[in-house]
Amino acid sequence: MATRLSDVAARAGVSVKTVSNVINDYPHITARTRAKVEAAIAALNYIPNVSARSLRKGRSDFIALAIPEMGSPYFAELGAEISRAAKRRGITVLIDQTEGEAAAEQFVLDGMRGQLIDGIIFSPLATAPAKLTSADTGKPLVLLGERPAGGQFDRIAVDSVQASYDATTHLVSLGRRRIAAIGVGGTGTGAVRRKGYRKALKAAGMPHEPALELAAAGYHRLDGATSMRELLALPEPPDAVFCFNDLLALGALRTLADAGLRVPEDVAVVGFDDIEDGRYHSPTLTTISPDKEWLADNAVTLLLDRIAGRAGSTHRDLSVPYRLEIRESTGG
Amino acid sequence: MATRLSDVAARAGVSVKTVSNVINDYPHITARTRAKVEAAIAALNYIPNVSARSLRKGRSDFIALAIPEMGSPYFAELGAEISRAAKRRGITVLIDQTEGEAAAEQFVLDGMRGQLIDGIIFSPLATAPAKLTSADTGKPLVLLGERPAGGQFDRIAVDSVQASYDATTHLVSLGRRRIAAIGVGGTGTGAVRRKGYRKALKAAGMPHEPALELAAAGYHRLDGATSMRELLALPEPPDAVFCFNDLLALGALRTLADAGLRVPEDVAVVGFDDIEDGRYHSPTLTTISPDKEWLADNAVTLLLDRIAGRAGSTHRDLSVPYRLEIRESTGG
DNA sequence: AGGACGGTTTACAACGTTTAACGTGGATGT
DNA sequence: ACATCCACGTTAAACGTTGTAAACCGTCCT
Repeated sequence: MATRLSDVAARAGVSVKTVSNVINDYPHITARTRAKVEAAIAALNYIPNVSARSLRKGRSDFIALAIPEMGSPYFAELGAEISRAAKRRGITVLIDQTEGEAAAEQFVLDGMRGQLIDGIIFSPLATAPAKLTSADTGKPLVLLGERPAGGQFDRIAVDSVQASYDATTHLVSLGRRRIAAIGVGGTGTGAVRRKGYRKALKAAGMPHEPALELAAAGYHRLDGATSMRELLALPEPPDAVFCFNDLLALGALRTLADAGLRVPEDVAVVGFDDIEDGRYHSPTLTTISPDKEWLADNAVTLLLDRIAGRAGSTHRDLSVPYRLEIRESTGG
Repeated sequence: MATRLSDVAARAGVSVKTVSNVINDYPHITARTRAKVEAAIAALNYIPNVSARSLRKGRSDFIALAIPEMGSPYFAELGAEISRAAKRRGITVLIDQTEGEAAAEQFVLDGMRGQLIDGIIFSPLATAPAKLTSADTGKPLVLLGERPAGGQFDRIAVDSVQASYDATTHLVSLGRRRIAAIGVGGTGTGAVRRKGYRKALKAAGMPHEPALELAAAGYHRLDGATSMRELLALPEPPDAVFCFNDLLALGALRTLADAGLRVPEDVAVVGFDDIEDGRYHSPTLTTISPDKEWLADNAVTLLLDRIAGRAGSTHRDLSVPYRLEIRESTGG
């Protein structure tokens, strides 16, 4: 059914090896031969068999992207960018949803899809990168996100401390005095962004109040809405909220709207990620906007370099450019 | 580096084939042998090589999902559901972004990833399904969306005519008299939903006005915002809008907010898809809510049936259950 | 005791590709 | 006339797995 290399060879009147040479851009081939072969390839609609090729070469030109959930806009947008960046280089991306479960993350790493995958871009949620050993995978790995790579892997992330500092300082500069934070946690994103948040408060001579620092079960709209309700129930509710991602912020905005409070007059809100929803919400959402295209492009480049062995032995740690996008939710 | 079947066989003291038999649940194996082999597999952390297996079997347990863009919430959510449904059956999903370009769609179909893919779930945008021949792929294909399958393929979609009829009728029942539509088009979704829209108007004894039927370049927020501005510029602006998807609706809501109009008092808005954003927007968005989990599950089942040859020669056409979710944007 | 039988295991080839090692005939340059 | 390079061809051997068919082994039957 499917046409093979030998079919092409027969039609072009050359050997199998020559066809293979043409396909793999072997340098010493006459234009005439190449033309014949290419004509045969086109006529027969030949497409190389990926399985056979990767079995033989040990390379597949497939990479994996492991993210918590593709239904979440930030990861969906990131996944789209990474797919695009990879396609530009002739690479196919396989997306794995880990649902933030340690087992699923481990499965992806262990399995590596049965040698099919050349490498992986991994956004860990449950697994601490420090616990990863390169022996776990045997294949190149690029880490995304706040958790430190421990010098074992390449990593690429926004400088969350600085970005959170910027976001909080922006609220301070608006004259806000009770600035809450939603999404605080002990590890990973929740810890790093809290650090920047507290640093900014301290720089402004303001104490950080435990009551104003709320953890979130997840980083979804629902969690943001719930946390915001808790904040509004306080004796002294905040006049500003820094949410550690946009979904939390959108949830918080929802609660504020339900409560009949005005944004930004009564409460100013800042998010993090700059997902498209925030740009169209009423009010539009002030947020930290990382350059996702840059991130995607560099993540893919980093990984491919390592796959090709072009990268040295030292592991790189890249910082994603970002901007504070001031919009309506802080009076932009 | 990677452990192979022969390594496991050596350690277990059996032949390679026996190990293969254990892995593939070949029935005639003594408990003792099976135990030995399984111990060896566990000890060596053996994972089958996907390339070799699929080269030999002609099956890979990979399916492709081709969608216009995964950054779009509806497709992101759908992709997430389909991934989940496939994983439950031990199948891996490979997602292809076609960006709505005919070339990219054709590439996915033609290529089928070089025989790696067992079948494809395809949401066409540029390619008319009628133009597809099964010879194009040689592999099973399940179509998603409004465009008719021409009896050549399995297809699964919401009954868009009926759903649009319901949505429009809901607006009529609120007493609205100038009901606009955004997203109208000559083919596919834009045509089918217009049909239901017009049918509802007719049933209510209302004429359809060309000025109130707006096309949209894409189905994104930006297009919705632009179209809404056009509608507001009319001598007699509408008092209700049916947007052919939620993104258009969210864009329209943005324009209405900018114009200082109240929703639903001045203008009522209905969307289509029930993406999560709409549930948290202010106001929350009334919309047609298809059962995405049902859709995903059945799409995967349909495809796997055909791959396994379990499906008959007649092609099935499934209708996705949906509900009209009445929320704030129509005064819910 | 010899043979048939059924369940269990194994040897071997094949899937389509690339790589390696060599070979060959022609064109080119001296 | 001879070495050199080029552009291919030939053949064989992998890559890791599974299908086919045949070999093995103990048991039961006659």
